[in-house]
Amino acid sequence: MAQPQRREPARRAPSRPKSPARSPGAERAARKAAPAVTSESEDQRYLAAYDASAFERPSVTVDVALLSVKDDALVTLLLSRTSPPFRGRHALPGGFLRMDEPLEVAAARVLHDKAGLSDVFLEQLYTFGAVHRDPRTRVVTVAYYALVHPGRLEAASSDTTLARIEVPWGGETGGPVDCHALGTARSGALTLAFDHADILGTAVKRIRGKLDYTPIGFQLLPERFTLADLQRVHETVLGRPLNKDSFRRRMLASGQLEATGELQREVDHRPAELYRFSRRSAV
Amino acid sequence: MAQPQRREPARRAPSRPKSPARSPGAERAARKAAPAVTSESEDQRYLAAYDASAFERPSVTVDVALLSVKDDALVTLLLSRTSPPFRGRHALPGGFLRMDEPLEVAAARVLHDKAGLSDVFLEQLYTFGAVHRDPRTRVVTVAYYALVHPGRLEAASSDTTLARIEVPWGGETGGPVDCHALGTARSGALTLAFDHADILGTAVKRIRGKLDYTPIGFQLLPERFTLADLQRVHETVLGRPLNKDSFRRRMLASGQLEATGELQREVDHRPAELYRFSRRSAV
DNA sequence: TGAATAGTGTCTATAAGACAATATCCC
DNA sequence: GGGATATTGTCTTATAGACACTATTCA
Repeated sequence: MAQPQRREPARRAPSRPKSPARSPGAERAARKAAPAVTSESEDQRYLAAYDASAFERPSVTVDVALLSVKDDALVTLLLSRTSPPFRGRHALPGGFLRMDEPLEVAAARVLHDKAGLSDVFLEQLYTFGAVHRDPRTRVVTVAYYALVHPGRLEAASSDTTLARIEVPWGGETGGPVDCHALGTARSGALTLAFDHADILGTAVKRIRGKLDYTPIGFQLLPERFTLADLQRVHETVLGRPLNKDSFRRRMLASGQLEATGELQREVDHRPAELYRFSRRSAV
Repeated sequence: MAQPQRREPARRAPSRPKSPARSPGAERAARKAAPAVTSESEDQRYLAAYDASAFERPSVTVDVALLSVKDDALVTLLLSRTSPPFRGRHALPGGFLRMDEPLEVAAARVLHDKAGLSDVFLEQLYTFGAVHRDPRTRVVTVAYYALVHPGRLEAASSDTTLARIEVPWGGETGGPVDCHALGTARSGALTLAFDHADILGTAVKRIRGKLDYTPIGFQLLPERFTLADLQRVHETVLGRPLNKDSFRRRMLASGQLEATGELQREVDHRPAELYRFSRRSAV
């Protein structure tokens, strides 16, 4: 990849005050430090001489689109912003990338600190870097998506909001989604801060795509579940009904389900067998 | 996503000198500027008062894994590094993200400036952010992959190297790949700079996955091609032979191919019909 | 016994793999 | 004509959708 010495001129930000960008002179000085001959210790010497601050840099954050399925609806977890910009609007949990932590660790930290959730399935989604997605300064955000089963949401921080996700597009077309605060009846759609409606849309699109060929659904269910539970989760995520017979066959044939021998309880009809996902999915 | 005012302490980098990070005092001062009441102009005022430099930031770069298929081999385009670190090693074309350009534009620019290629299929791949992936300072890179048909590689800058990609894993397992300089006979594998072997591996994995459900193959072929050409490309990318009959049927049934009526020329056997990809792939 | 859902069996349509037969070009 | 690959057609097998039928629980 590209490295600082590749004489890319530091970009003067169009407006921000007190940016760390240096003058072209300082830039040249930083470059000059590069020795002309290769040797074992060259990297060491170069490293010491290198001035990491010679170039203007965007801020880097991570944002987490946490998805779950509750009462046959896709839901996500939002925080209400307490300061500008977009004060009062809802936003995904997110935070700055620290200089000494890997991206995925930052995503897990944010989920822990802002939502009170740990040990959650987490995967990188997409990186959003539109120039003005944050009105203050250039911010590139590495978005992650996370999946939890709804039971775990009870333990989430009290200052979070659960919102139902409404997907206004079919299949995997893509685009932003609409969110409605859960509980508060028929209320209008929430306007999310920044490009977070796009991030959520990208997350929905991604998980829809993955559902077909990965056993991702079990992240949205408790440890034991029935085939009907699993099908309902798939249908909720995909936003369309599935054929019961072939769904059963496909799932059982996938080799990723394990019958527990136990039966459902407390239902007013014939109880279904409980299944569990088996980890040996190394096909 | 996360914004600067979210009181995340600026991380003191373990070692880099002259970082733009401020003291906790400066940080507090930047925060203090946030007004306490919401109003229409609040964002404006906050914006003016906000000091974007109050937090230490990683560098952000883009790297492009350019893939092509030449003589039934997967190839990529590399540049030889002229300065440390990893001086003399080969690396993907890459460069800094400028403060005023979107990520994808940066990727296209890098491809244009460093490889001399324009109008290339380009898609975001993954963001790599291991803490020490660059020995000098924290660098987060947003990797893109690009596809071109080999004819266009002739026009690439003369200081680039074409390398054959050898995939040491099957299917879509993933992991780094090996590269061998093209032309230079049976030479040993190139050791790539940074984590670029991983980036290439991720690109191969991605395109293998996409090949099944997207008409991505045509990016690797000239405008007109035979079904046999297309199959060879698929086989090269996937690293395994495909059934000819069902490949033909699938491709023709996909509705994304358009017969041109023209026939192959200059072949010492029955000429095949030439096809073209049709843009109307809005299934 | 009836309501309700679970689970099985069968039939059909569609897609994939195998293979044979024929077509068309260059030498 | 012979070599080589293209293209079509048929047969077989696997998978998906549809639907009928039986099973089991609770009220």
